[in-house]
Amino acid sequence: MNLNEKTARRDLIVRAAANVFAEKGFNNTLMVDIARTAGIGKGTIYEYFRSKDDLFLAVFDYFVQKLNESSVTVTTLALDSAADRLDALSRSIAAWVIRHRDIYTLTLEFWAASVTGSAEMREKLKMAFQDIYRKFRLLCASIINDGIGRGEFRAGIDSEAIASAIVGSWDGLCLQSWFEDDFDIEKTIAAYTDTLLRGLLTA
Amino acid sequence: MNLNEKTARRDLIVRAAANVFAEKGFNNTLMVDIARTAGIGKGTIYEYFRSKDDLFLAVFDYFVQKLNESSVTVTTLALDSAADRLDALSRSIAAWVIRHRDIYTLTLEFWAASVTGSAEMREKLKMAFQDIYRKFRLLCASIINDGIGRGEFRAGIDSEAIASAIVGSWDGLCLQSWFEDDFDIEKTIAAYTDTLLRGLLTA
DNA sequence: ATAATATCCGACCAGCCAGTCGGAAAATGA
DNA sequence: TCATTTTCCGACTGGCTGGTCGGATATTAT
Repeated sequence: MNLNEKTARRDLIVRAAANVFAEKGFNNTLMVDIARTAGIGKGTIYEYFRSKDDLFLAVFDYFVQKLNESSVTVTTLALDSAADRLDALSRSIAAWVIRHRDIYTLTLEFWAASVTGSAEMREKLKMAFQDIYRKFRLLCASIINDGIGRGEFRAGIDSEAIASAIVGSWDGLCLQSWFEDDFDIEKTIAAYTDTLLRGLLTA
Repeated sequence: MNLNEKTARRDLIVRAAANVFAEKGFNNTLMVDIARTAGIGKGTIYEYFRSKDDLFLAVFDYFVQKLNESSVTVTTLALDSAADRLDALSRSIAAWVIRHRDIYTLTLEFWAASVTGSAEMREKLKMAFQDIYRKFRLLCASIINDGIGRGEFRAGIDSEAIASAIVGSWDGLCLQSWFEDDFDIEKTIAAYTDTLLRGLLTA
């Protein structure tokens, strides 16, 4: 079995695990469930992963990788006005969330595990989430700062605070959409971004 | 043992359970941990609660009750301008979150359980969260609509979308503060509310 | 073709823990 | 004081499941 086959099999297990974890949660998932979903024997999983924790963290890495891949398209997007870029970013996030709606329930598991997982798990998840949030805040803040520099947005805006709130609203709206079946994330984010931008623009 | 004593003992157990669940999470919490924290025997818990699930739901009810008690102070607060009321509401939420920082990690457990708990648990938590979010959105939306009615805010604002985003940002900022140690929620919400209000006000 | 190696597998085991239960202890009543 | 009822408790158990291991199967090498 060459390296490609090995990697492919590993990926197969990770994807199967992602589905089962998303559906049942970490603690209610049996290793044998994952094996069955992947169409392999339970023992085989342990050829690729040390433990259930280890596999869960691999699923997390897979999730982070997906997230990073998608956001690239936006950061490289060069629109002229800061307002347009902020708007494009928001829309892109909304679209991503909707495209990955099923995987999204995993996030709840990751959040919970960052509080109540094993020491190693907490450590790793907490660091990773810090990175993710910092990165998105930085992205928003730099667009806002750029807007201020161009005289497009008011001076004296606390760009970091606004960036935090924007990123926070993404999480918060996803949560609400989880609880409310007919919740239109895209429409909501669009309307919200429009109003927030008015507050940012120079009068 | 009269009714008061009975209720007091039940509360003792619920509070102990809340602490242990918050620290260790539902699945890593042992009934004997809760008993020890409450200073009673494990068997005694089962005199007051049918099961671990049952106790967890009681903790959730306790949490919801605390939340409802606190928000009353704001809704009865009668300020003249809609902007001031929205600002006061945001500050009040920020203050509540900070005062209950320790209990807040419980929310992550409740969210997770609403996805991966037992059928009965999912049902109950999902309904309850729907109610909570609806209530807060309604509160925000009514203030915004009032502002529009008075000519204080621009006409044509999608008040429900803005309300969703405001409520969402509360959750999202709490999450970020969990991951980032030196995160100033109050300052962030204040700066954010200020900017958002500028976007709402008539030009 | 046959040996040697790599991969796969699932029956099994050991540890864990929610919930039980029978008796101790405390409260109540007579 | 003693009987009766209520409350408390923690040792025990039954079911569950992560991880192991030895043999089965597939692949590669000679």
